[in-house]
Amino acid sequence: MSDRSQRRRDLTRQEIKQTARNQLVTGGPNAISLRAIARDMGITAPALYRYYPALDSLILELCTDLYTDLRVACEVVRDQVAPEDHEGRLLVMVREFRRWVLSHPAESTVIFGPPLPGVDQFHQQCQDLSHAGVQFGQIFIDPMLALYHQGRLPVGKAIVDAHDHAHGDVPPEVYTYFLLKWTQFYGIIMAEAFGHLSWAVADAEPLFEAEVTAFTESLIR
Amino acid sequence: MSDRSQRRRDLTRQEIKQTARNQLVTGGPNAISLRAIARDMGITAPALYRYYPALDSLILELCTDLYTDLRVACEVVRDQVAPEDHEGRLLVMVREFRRWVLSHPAESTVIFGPPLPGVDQFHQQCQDLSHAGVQFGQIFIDPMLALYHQGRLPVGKAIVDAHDHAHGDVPPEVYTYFLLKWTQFYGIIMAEAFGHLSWAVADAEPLFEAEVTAFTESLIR
DNA sequence: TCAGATTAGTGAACACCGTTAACGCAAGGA
DNA sequence: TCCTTGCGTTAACGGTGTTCACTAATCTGA
Repeated sequence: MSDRSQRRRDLTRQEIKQTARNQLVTGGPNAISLRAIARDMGITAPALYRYYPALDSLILELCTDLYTDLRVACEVVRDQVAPEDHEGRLLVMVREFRRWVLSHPAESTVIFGPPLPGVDQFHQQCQDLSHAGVQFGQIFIDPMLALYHQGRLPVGKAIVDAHDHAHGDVPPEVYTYFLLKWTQFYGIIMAEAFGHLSWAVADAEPLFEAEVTAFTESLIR
Repeated sequence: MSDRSQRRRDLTRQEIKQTARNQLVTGGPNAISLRAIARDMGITAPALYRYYPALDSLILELCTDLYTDLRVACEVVRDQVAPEDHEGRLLVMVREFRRWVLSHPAESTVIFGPPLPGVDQFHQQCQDLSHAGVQFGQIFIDPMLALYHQGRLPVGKAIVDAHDHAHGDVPPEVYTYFLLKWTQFYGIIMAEAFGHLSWAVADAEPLFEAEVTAFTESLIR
């Protein structure tokens, strides 16, 4: 295959994913359909099989894009804070995390919700740092690690070990602390995004800010 | 309609829901299909429309059943602990919560995951105590309230108010504390159940127990 | 007991869906 | 120039939710 046609091929794959994402945004995860994608692109459905072997693999690749988008969004706000202000960098990233999720409910459903068919494989391929999901976690681990080296992280006992996994060079007590905080923020953000707080409060932002405050106040100064 | 045929009708509705749940368990949320339900029941698909106006409303009613099942499971283990041991009652319920979710992944996806079509309405009908989701929350609020009256709950500022919602008689600072703890446990349990910790740890139970320990140690004794 | 109304269930049909197969066409390289 | 490769087509299979017209059974009330 020539270089020219290869580039054209990649461009079409990009367009397919973009069309799929538009349908994801407008109609939710169930609205992603090969036939609708083909319709929007002005071609027929079987033509898409020249680019993806099945719908699942399309969604799988879409997952990577979404994770990357979210990570880049967090990195953008992070880089507006002084590099030595690790606490401040963490805060703006966590807030951007919530903001992105709430403003991208459909995309969040795909990457943070229960494993859809095809997405379940996604989470099982996270054994190296190149994985988009792991990279997203990494941008939160980095400042935590810096705070740890400054003696500001109130780490507890090392309960889980990261040596066998992607983040091999992170001290186990830091990794444990990270995962605990991670699941807490995951919980309050996803509970709100998935509508599981609507019966309790009209606006979940004060709750989220309380969680953020609890984190900052737990830091050793 | 006579009493006899009404009972027969309810029985059929029950059978429909049970068949749907079997398919949910074996094939995941996407495997619930009217035609498959009808096939399993030995009837044709349009016959189901005599009992439910659409598939969505079937799933909606299934949600209530699942929430009730989970609540009953928690109440069972709760009632094996002395009534005055509110801390112990909370602990066994939280552990049972996780156990139930991990052993019922498909059902948990439906009631704790992102709103499926038809389920989104479910969470918007939670304005009274009779709602199954609210009742599930209530069994956790009760012992927390008891601990509060004993002066053992390390409540912070009252950030959210429950007066306008279902749990009207709960002090706002208790309600705030409950929601914060609730989202934390929701986070660590659902992150594990949805596979979002598989890249980090092989077994998430130590993390969960660390969260539980952090809760008990935060209680005033 | 018997006519009428209500109910459960059926089969056909419509409009979708993912996916496969066989085929045509146009461009690229030898 | 030939011919291989890749892109796109149409047709088809089996699946889905849902609606409609119709039948058969059952229940109701006089």
